[in-house]
Amino acid sequence: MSGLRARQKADRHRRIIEAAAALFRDTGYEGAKIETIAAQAEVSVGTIYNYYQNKGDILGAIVSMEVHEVLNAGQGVVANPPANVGDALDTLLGIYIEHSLHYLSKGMWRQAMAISTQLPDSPFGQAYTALDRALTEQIRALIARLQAIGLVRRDIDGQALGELVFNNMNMMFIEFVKRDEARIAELRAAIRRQNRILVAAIAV
Amino acid sequence: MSGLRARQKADRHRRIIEAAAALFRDTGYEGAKIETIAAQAEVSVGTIYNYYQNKGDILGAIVSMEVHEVLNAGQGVVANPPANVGDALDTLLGIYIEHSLHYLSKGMWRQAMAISTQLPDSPFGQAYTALDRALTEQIRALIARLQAIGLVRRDIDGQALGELVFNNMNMMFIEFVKRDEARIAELRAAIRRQNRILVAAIAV
DNA sequence: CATAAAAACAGAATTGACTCAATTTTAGAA
DNA sequence: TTCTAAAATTGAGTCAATTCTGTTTTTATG
Repeated sequence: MSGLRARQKADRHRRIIEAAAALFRDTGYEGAKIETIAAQAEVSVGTIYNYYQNKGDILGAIVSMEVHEVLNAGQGVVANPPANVGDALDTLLGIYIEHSLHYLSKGMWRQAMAISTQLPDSPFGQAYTALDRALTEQIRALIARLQAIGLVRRDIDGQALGELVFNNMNMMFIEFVKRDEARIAELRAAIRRQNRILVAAIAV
Repeated sequence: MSGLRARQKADRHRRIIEAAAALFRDTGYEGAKIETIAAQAEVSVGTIYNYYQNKGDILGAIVSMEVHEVLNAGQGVVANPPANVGDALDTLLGIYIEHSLHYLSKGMWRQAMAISTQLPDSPFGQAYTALDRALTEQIRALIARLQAIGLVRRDIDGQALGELVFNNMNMMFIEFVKRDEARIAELRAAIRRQNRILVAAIAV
């Protein structure tokens, strides 16, 4: 059961994603018709719906790639954080933010976020929630690491702190993608300012 | 220019909102067809689009009512906060959360949030952002009040703190409406736990 | 090699949000 | 009252996502 059929399946998956990614970039998510994606990928409309439940799930596959890359990059910071609480947080969150517009435009992010709240039980919705959790977990891991090193007080509730930091960053990021003219540098500065309060509270 | 025409206009607005609210509740946002709303409100489909730009804006009108009510209720807490930082925050955020499912079901909230990120420049998108800002501002006002009373340190950045508290609550609320089985009591407890870190940092 | 069952495909048909040209209603002037 | 321009309403038509059903391709079996 892993011969021609499996090969064709993987190939079609790839062709659909590539066609969709190109079209989303060029014409925006709304502008990209399923019919066009199908033509570009050289499959029929019906086939696309055999591979993905709906248009949003196609976008979801692209988002997922992006976030996994970010998580990977974050590993390095957690393993070897800057020797200062504020810088450590800023470096990790900085990686998330700087990578964020690599494959995805703001418009695509808006769509992805919208779908994940609209249809939280769809494959994409569930995957997106899992990605959020993975990011929160990575921030929590960084805090644990800083506690182990002795840069953060041991009596701090690391779980709650991780959630607080992630939730704040995420909300700021949502507002960032909602405004086309918003700049990454300003976003990072605003988050640094907010985190300063926390850093003052938790640093040894 | 404020005779029959204005009266009819107000009446049609009301009928459309009432019909839509009832249908959104009964059949969910997606389940409610514009055609059905129109029939129920005894107007034509075209008329609905003369009053609202799109389906989302109808929902937006309902959300707006809800949030304004909440802001009103919040006034009381800001004017006369509990004599303890943790309780003061919990009371204000508690009002927001407890009121939230009064007119709107979780499904309606999901839609509203989705639309506001998807179309941030639509009338609804802008209104929603303004409501978020108003809530943030109210939290900031509470903190300023607590500083004035002498319960919160004067050297705390009230603006940044207000944003942090609101963003965290809002993100938690988003996760809350995404899971149908999530309970209000647990949401409030989780937020209290997160805020404990902040309270420890800012209380005099 | 046949061949039957399973899996995948194609594209026509359906559905529902939204638009638009034609018609009706209202306000105010003569 | 009668008339006209402006405002509002109407519902049939358009458009794009999604579904459905019959057909084709692949696999496994004798």
